[in-house]
Amino acid sequence: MIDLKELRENPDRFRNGVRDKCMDVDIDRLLALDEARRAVLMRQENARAEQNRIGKESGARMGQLKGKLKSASDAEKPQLERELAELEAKPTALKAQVHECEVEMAQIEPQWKALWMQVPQPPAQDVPKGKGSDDNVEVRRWAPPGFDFAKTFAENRGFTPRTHLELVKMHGLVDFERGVKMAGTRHYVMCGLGMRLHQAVLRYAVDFMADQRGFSPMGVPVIVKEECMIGTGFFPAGREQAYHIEESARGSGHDLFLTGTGEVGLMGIHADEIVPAESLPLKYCTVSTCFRREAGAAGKDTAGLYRIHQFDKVEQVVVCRADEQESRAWHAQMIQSVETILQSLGLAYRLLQCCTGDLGVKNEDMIDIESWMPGRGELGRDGAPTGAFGETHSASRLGDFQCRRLNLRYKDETGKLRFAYALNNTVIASPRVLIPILEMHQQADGSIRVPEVLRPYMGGIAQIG
RNA sequence: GGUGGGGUGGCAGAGUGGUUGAAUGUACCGGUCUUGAAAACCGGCAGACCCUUUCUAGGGUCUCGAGGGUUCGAAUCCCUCCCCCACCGCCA
Repeated sequence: MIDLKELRENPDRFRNGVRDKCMDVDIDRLLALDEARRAVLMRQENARAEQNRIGKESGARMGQLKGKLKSASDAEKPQLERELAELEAKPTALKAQVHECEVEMAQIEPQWKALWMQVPQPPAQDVPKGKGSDDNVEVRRWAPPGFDFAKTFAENRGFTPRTHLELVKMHGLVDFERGVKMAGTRHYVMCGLGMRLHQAVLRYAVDFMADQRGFSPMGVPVIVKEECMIGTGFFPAGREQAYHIEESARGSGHDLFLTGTGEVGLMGIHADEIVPAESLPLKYCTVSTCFRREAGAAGKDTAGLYRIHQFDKVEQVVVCRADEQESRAWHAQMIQSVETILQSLGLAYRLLQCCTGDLGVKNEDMIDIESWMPGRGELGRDGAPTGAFGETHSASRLGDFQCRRLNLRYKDETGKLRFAYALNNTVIASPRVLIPILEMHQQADGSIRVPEVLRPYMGGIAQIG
C-alpha cells in the first residue's frame, strides 16, 4: 500500500499513477474520506483525553464513594449518592461523545481502508506509458548459436517442428486425459521422463540460485492466511485468482488460500518484523507448487502445458534497503540470473519492458521475459505453427509498496525505521518452461536432446526418444 | 478428536478494577571506572496514529493474542474467536 502522508502532500503523483496504470481508483474520494476520518479521530481523541484526565483526577474518589455507599447507613446514602452522581456526570457525557465518534468512524473507516488498499504503486518515472501488453517495449533478445529469429524454425533447423503437445504424446511425458479425469480441465499428469525433466529443471534452478548467486533456499507454506495474500499485495485485486479453503464454513479455524506463487511465502516470512539492517539484503528463493484459478481466462490457451491450474515454480525475492539505485541494481542482477539460466538451457528469449498499463497494483517497474516457443503462434502456409514468444518469467520492482503492507521494516543508519524495498522474479516455472525446452531441442525424428546442464539431474540421460 | 495449561515489552517474568505503557530480571545501546576487557555503578531502551511546530521538538490517543461487551474508569470482569504448549487417541 502507499504512504498516506505522501498521498496528502502529493496527490497528483498517485492520480497520475492510477491513470498511467489504466486503473480506476478514486483518489479524491480517498482524500475526502481521509480528511473526514481525521476530523472524527480528533474529536474522539480530545474527548478521550478529557475523560482520562477526569479519571486520574477523581477516579479514586469515585471508587471510595462507591465503597462507602455499600456500608453507609440510610441517612448517609443520599449525600454520598449526590456526590457520586456529580462526579460521574461529566465523564458520562464524554462517554456518549466518544461513542458517537465510534459510530461515525465505523461508517468511514471500512471505506477509507478499502479504497486505500486499492491505490496502486505509481510506475517508476522511466517506465514507458502505454495501455497494455501491446505497448510493451522490447529491450533485447538472445538466441542460441545457430538460431536466427529472422528465419523460421524449419529454415534454422532443416525440419518442421512438432508442438510440445505432439512431443509429450509421442514420448509419453504428460497424460492430459487422466489429469482431467481426476481434477478437471487444465490438469495433467506428469509421467516418467516428463516428470524427471520437470524435476531436473527445478532442481537445476534452485541449485543455481543457491550455489551461484548465494540465495537462501526456503520451503514455505503454499496455503496461507488471508493476511499473507493482502500483505503481499495479491488481495484484494487478485482474490478471484486464488483457491479459497473455506475452513470457516466448517465452523472451525480460519480460511486459507492456496498461493499462486512462492513470492507470498517468501515475503511473508518477515512480515511484522523489524529486521536488522545488517541482514539486508535478504535473498531468498523457493520452489513451490503454485495454484491459479485462471478465472477470466476461459477458452484461452486451453491445450497443453501453457496455462494450467497447478504448476511448480522456483521464485527469487530480494528485500533491500529503501534505495532506488540499490533496488535497480538487484533487479538487473535477478534478470541476469534468469538470462544465464535460459542461455544454459539453450532457449531463445526476449526481454520486454512492461509499459505502465501492463503493471499490476504493486509494482513500479516490471520486465517480462518471453521464451521462444516454436509450436506456438499462427499456422504457416505449411500448416505448422510459425512460433511465438510466450511469457515464462516476470521480474518486478515493488518499491516499499509490499513491505509497507507486510509491515516489514529495518532501522537505518540514523535509527529511523523504514520500510524495505522488495523485488521478485521467476527463476523457472515448470512445466511451462518445458514447452520451449522440448520444442527447441527436438530433433527431426522427434527425439529430444536433453540440455547438458539438466543431465546430471536426470541420471545422465542425454536424449528422450 | 479428547483432557488439561497458557498467550503481558527482544527474551524471562510480576501484575485480578483507578497516575500500570506496565514492577523486576536479563539482553541491547551510551557513559563512568580500567592499560584493555570483565565486574560494578549511572543513564537510555516499543510501536502505530493524530494535532501543533521556530523542523526540532512538544502535546494527545491507541496497543498486555484478536474482536465485542460491562464500567465514570479494564492487562485485570463477561462473551466470542484465534493461536501455542503438555498428555492421550488417530495417522502420512
